[in-house]
Amino acid sequence: MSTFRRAFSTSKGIEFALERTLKPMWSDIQYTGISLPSGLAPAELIAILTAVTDDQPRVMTLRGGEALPSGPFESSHRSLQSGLRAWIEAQTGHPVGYLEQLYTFADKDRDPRSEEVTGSQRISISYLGLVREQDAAGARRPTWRSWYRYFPWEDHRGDHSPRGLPLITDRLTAWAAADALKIQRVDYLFGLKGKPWNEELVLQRYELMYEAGLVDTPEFGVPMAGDNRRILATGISRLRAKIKYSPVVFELLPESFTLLQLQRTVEALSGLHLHKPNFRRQIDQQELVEETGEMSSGTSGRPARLFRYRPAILEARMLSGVRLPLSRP
Amino acid sequence: MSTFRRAFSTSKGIEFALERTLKPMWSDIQYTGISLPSGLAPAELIAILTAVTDDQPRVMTLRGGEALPSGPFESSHRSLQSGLRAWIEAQTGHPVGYLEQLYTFADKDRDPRSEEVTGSQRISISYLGLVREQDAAGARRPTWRSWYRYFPWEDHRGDHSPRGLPLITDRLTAWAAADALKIQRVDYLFGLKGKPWNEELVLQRYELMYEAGLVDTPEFGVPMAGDNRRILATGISRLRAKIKYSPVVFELLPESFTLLQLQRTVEALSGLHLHKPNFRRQIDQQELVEETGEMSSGTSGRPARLFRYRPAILEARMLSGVRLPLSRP
DNA sequence: GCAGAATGTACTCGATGCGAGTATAAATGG
DNA sequence: CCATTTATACTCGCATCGAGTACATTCTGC
Repeated sequence: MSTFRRAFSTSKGIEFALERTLKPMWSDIQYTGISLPSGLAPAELIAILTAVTDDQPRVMTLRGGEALPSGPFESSHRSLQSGLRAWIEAQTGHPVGYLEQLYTFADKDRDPRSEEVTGSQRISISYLGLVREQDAAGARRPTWRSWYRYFPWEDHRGDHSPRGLPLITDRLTAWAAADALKIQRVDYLFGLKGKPWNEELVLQRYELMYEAGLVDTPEFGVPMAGDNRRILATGISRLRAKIKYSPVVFELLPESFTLLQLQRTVEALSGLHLHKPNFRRQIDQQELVEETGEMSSGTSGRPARLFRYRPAILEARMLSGVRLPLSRP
Repeated sequence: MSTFRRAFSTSKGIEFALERTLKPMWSDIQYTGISLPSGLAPAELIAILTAVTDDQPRVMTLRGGEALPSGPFESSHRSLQSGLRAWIEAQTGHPVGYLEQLYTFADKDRDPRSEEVTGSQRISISYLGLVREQDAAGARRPTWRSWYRYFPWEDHRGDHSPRGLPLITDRLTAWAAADALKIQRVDYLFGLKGKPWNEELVLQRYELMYEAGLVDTPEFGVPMAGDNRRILATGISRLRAKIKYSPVVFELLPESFTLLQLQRTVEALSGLHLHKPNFRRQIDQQELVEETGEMSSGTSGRPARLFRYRPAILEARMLSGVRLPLSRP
């Protein structure tokens, strides 16, 4: 298990675009490898903790679903990741299966308080962490909210277009007006004019809506404090990209599971319908799982075989990746 | 141009695995969204600046090729990326076409000096930046070294196996001894026993060699100060992954170029031979470039058409990605 | 008990992408 | 003018994957 975790703490993922304006302010930094301890800045860690329950991808929130959990980084901590892991486990009472760094930012306009308090700029380091379903359920009273509460337009599993999406695209098209480049961005990001919907572009869609001034409309998803919603979008983008080529999904599932459970989890994360036969074919081919010999029970319909994840496959997967067979309803 | 840069500061890439031991040290952090300014840590920026000259991928170094350029992050800076961009441009005298955050770390054992000086832990944020060939040549006296000076085993362009690689794999195999998991890692990472060579796994290979105690052997590549060589490996991994699905290569090329120049640049970065007809087919299909109408001159052989990059394609590429047709010599 | 719903499982077909190989054309330099 | 270097076009075949169809098994409710 520790071997698995180690091997896959190395991975790919979507990056965070946060540079809104390019206003250079450096000038006097020495061109040298020696760093002077002149710049002291408080550092903060922000966690996007995700679990999947009731076919909904969820994120741990505070303050009535308005904020992501965060805490200061203290000098006694040995490393960022190990410190954050211990902290989360102490708080939720359950282990974090997977933890990955997302992005570090230090925008002055990010949190007005930081200037008032310290007079300097806060550095924030965001992390994505995965927690198993049953662990999340037994956790110590945090509030787990569905992703789609904040990004309703990202859930394309239903037979129809997500609620509010047509209105959003109307508004965006109106905003783009005659600007060809903006029109192209809208069409591409939201799958208009015959272009395919790309589920990974969560952050880019959110930023487009931000530019168009739509993110403060409660109708278009619940806002969060500060830029927490943007950070969440980053995490979703990263995870949606990641499940395609790395077996992180299994960090969200119980020890043994049915293939449909696995599929539903992937569908919840990606916000897409998957083609069942093809999904099973892929899982088969990649030899990611093995039968436990047990059968599922308690559900209606024909009982399914139970499977467990095969960490033994380890290296081979890193090459091939876990592919997702998509399908439109 | 600015549109291009903006759109592609959002992207995927390889992540940094640096957690060597899991020794939790946090305990008393408040479970709250409010951060107290109790943890103050100096922050440092580290840049991996890359250019390609003479078919060699190069990195800007200091102190005789022993260190990567770095500087403290100061509270007057507006944002990490904009500050770093300005700083680099001031130092090299030329614009940085592309700048992307790599990883943030805060290992206590990373730089012993930081403890002595400040008594607290340094946070280091690493960046990958790309500079055009001609710009790099005219830069203000920094030392541009080939990547393969530090990672000779990563250059697989020649007809033969890279120098030293057979010896390395021998040593690794001996180190793995009878441990099945270690053997699997060695075989997979170094393409032994019929497994394919995966050029993206630069960091993983380096870390394996680190574990096996081979990185201090000068025969196996030149060492760098501290963990700078590991940071460089991270950057190479990220860039090698990135050129496959994002048009960053063009940030390393002059305004107009021949298709062979483009291919040679990609080959330099990936350390692989590419199949020329297939390479051109891919470039064609993706409509990434357009003819300038000019022809190359001054080289032996038949003159080639000159091409320029087409930023107009912008969004379409984000979907398709830039694929690389590989080939073995 | 039986109908129907819900789930599980197997197979086929066709388009596409891509690795690999081959052939030909055009310019340079001795 | 011939060897060399570079450019460019075309073909073949395998693997992958989206999409569709068919069928099997068990539960629930009447």
